Amino acid sequence: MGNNIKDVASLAGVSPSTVSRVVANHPRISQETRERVRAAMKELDYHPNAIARSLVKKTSDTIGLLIPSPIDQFFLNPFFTECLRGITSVTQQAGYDVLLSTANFTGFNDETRLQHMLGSKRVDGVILLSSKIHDPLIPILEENHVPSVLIGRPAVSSSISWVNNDNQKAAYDATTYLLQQGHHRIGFLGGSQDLVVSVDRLAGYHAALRDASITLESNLIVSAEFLEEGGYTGMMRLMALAERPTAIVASDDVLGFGAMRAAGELGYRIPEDLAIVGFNDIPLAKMANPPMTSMNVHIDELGKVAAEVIIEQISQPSRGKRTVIIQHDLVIRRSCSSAAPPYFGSVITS
Amino acid sequence: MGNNIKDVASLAGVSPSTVSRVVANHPRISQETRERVRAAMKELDYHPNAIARSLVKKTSDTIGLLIPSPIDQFFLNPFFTECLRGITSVTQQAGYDVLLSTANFTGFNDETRLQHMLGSKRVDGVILLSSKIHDPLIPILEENHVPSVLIGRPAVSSSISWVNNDNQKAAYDATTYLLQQGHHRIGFLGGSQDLVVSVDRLAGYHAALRDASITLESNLIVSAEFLEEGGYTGMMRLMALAERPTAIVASDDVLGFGAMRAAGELGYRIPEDLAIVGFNDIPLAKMANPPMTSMNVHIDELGKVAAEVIIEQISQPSRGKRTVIIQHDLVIRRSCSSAAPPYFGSVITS
DNA sequence: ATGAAAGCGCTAACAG
DNA sequence: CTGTTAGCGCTTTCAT
Repeated sequence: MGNNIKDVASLAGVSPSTVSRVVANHPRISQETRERVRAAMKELDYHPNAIARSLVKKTSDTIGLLIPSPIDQFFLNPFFTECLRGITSVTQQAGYDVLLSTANFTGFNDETRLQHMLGSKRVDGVILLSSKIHDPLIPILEENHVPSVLIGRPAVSSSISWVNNDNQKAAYDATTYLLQQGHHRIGFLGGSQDLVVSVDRLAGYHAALRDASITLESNLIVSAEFLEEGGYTGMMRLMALAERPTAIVASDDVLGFGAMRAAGELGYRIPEDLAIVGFNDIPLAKMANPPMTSMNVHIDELGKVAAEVIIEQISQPSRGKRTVIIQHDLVIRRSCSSAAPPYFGSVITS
Repeated sequence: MGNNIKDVASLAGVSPSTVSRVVANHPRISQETRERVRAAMKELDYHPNAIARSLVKKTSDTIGLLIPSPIDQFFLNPFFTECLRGITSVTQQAGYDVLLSTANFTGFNDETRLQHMLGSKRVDGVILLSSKIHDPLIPILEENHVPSVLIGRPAVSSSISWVNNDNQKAAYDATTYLLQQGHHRIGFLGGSQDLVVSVDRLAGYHAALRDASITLESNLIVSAEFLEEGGYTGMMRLMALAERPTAIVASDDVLGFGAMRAAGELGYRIPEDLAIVGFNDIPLAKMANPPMTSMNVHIDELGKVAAEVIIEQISQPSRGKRTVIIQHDLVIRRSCSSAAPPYFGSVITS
């Protein structure tokens, strides 16, 4: 185990550089030495020290993932897993590992964590998960011009690459679907308003109502964290209104689950008394009861493309920034219409 | 950005070693130099190169997580997220980052990935997720005596630390609960039988029936992967039996969801026609319809303790192996009894 | 309290 | 095709 390149070299009777070349599959190595070195490596159970290699090559074959704090809470939303699944499916093929930035001594904030990760040279590029309206991380990435990509979009124009959905359009489409079903009192369960994604989805909801000439009612809009509990309490508020909504756009499936629970406890039947559309189409959406209509934003695809973009940025730093919009489509299930096919639902592509 | 310790040293008018000492908070540094160096670091936006540091200190402040392949599939089960949540909640406090081993060139198997991770010296210790009956990874860890901990238990006696539930007892308890409810035809939806956890849970089911003097019937036992689809098809098989079961122990919540879907499609009502107990108590279990009774094995706690153990092993390598059993308790919800309290359920601690 | 120097394990010119 | 040499940026004796 504790063997280094020198040990291998002397056992094989060659110089360290030759061993290095064999490891790197350098072409101009005689077949014979190659085999001798390989044998020595095997005998000593030699594994190259990636740290030493990193120090000289200045690459780590590792992609950093900055998880917004509070980390704990982030993991609670399946969004994360789906995203990570997409990311790893690509990194795996491309030979990159993934480093989660979680180290967090005394009061380290996201900024410090990011700078720590960048400065430490342990990653070749960084994927940022979700953006805030006033996001201090983006300027840091811009200044350092490290390969980086944001899942989401910057609130203000920026030089970094990003991969996102057209969240405004998606919310517009979801709301419009409910309008077409005959609803005109539609509640909106939104995420916290310092996230760009929340603002975009709310804007789409607004636009759809406006285009349908329906007056906005601030009572019908509540914001909460992307957690089940938030959906539950938000929904309780909405249903306590003098004139309750007959349909809900939940800007996250988890919020939708909370809403369904609240509705159930209040004795409303779904979809007979109340229609619900969720957002993200996490795997659980189809397992809800009734299966939940949800805007599929293809989270895994967001992750995949983000990984592809970052790898491209790493290998071709000269290429400028890229911005990618991932398609969305509404998956109709029984939380909106008892006529919908069970479980898998039917899909409306925009 | 591209500054190193020398740049800081010359700006501050000191030697590199002094800068190093300031960074490391070495006590014997005069207040004045300390401040001068700090100012220089700030001015140059200096961040220590963790790679270089790692090379000499032979520690990385990083914990490796080996995800069993196929990686993609692993992420599909919320078990992973819960586990990761527990792990990061501890590593975060302790100042460790987490490296996911995903790099997977042409046909790399788990063994190669593990050896790669260990040999590369990029991690101070390794957490292994889930163990197989014939697990080739455990011997590797033993030979290399790298700090390591297994979430699960080794199939054969081993020198590595592990954190696990008493899965046999847990399945025994789950099955016994159903027996007490008056069921005597109880089906078992198991995971793939090359996983230790699956074997243990099946053994617990066996033992409970034996203790109740009920003859085992191999028809009533089906194995599938820990995916919703597996639960669905497995359940379809069980319900097609001449004499169908009246209750199901699903050795994973996701299997339970699939079972509920199958039951629903076949027109059975839960719990009136059929009782279901799941395993793991993932957050989703309570959101199912009806909310699903589930054996809470405290996955996040598994992750937390695993992280604590690995950190202990790293800081005190002399300490021998540790084995920890995490408690389990059954959360009764309406998939077993319409009298159960909604959503959060009631808890039976063993 | 601070500096000089050696070295962690590897790669990459540059020779030959 | 292979060896020699000089670092990568940091820590750590050993001096002073």
